[in-house]
Amino acid sequence: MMYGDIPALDERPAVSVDIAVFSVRAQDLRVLLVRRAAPPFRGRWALPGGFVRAAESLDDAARRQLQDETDVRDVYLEQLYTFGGPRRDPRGRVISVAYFALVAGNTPAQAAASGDEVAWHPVRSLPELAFDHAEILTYAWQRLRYKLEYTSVGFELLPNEFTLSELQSAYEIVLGEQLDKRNFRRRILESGILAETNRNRAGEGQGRPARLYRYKKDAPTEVKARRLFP
Amino acid sequence: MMYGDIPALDERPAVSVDIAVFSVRAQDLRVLLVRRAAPPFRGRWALPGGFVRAAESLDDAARRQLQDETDVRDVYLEQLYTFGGPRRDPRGRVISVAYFALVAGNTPAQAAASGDEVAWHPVRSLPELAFDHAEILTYAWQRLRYKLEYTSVGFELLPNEFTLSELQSAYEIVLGEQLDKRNFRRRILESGILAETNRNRAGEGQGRPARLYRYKKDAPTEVKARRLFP
DNA sequence: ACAAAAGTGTTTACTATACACCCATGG
DNA sequence: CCATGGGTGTATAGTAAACACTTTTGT
Repeated sequence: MMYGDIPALDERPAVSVDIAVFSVRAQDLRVLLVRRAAPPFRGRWALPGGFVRAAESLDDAARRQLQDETDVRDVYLEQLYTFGGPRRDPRGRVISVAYFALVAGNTPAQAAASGDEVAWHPVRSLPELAFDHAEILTYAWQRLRYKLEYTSVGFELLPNEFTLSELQSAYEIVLGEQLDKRNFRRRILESGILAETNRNRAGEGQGRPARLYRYKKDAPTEVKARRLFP
Repeated sequence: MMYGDIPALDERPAVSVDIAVFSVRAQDLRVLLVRRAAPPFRGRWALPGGFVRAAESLDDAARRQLQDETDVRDVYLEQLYTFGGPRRDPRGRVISVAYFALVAGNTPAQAAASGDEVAWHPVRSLPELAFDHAEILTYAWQRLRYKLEYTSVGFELLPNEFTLSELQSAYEIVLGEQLDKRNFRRRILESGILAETNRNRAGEGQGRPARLYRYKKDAPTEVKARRLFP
């Protein structure tokens, strides 16, 4: 940033954050939405989010908005992309820094401060969304599939302790594809990012109880990628 | 973005774009910098950039700033990350949307509108930079290495027509690593993203003239990544 | 004819994939 | 004892990596 002085107040855009929070629940990949109580787009579903305050960082703003609006906290949060088209908000110029977040499937969400309606919607069948949030969500979902394949963020979709079958199921739901049980287990275990606990979980119904594992936090979050190109 | 009305003018941050333009020249990976003529950080080198205007998109702002300040145009441009720490600019709250750009090694850069000093600096030996631009550049450089390995953006570092040796050399310079000539050529050609011309280029010195190739624009820019994880 | 860079295949090691049965528990 | 989900190994195919010599041109 080089020239000209800092712009006059009336030439400055407003800056917001919007967060796409994903979670696997009820055998489905879902995203957290809030129904707008105020115009514009009153009554439509939207991503949780809001304006950035003068003294807070963008990450802090995202966490604060998420907690205030949906009572969701302790999420895995990652900046996604900044949407800045000049006409994306009818109230005026609003630049939105979009975030991408993952929470475990057992995380509850509820209307917080505002008392507004909050719900987990299946990403494969969404209502019409406010603003350009459909575009943001498409981008976020693509990023999720992508990151699942070359990093270990997938663990953020599960509680602290989980069985390998639960992990495999989460992967299958997000990727929309069946995986081979033996290959899946071998690769996950060989990667060395899981620690075996000495406890088992008895399943809901019948069957042999499954060993519980946890994710090693100190493990590298990004698998060393072999070169794909050239 | 859900609650509260759009913020009052005096609570809005300024929004800028900053661009890290890379290019391979003189057997070195270089980045385009501008020496600041005005405070803050007068005299220090900085990434080209500036404030976003009321009616332009972020991408448009980046292209405009690049052209105005350095007379560089027709670049490959991609949004990188948004830096929004509350104290990153001593003049007040400035949120910067950083961009990452690539140009061919023969692209000249010169002071444009402002008449300010502009130069290509080797990324492996940089002066102290203004603001948090060192951090932005570190991030951009990492992204460049990364994208070079799983997409075909590398061609943006070369002129329209190039020899396979020039291409290989660009890759080696960015990745900082020698590549095997036969494997390199085989993989690039098998990927089908190059079109052979029927012309050759006689080298500077001696040696057999090399066949010229061009990049097929309609080719997929992203190589289908095999799954890395799990 | 020689220096300098371009161009070209094959062998070997590794990694990914496909695939079927026994085990532990609860009812 | 049977139904349910948990857990395990091997053979084959495909991909990546290592490696050295011949060809074309300018001087």
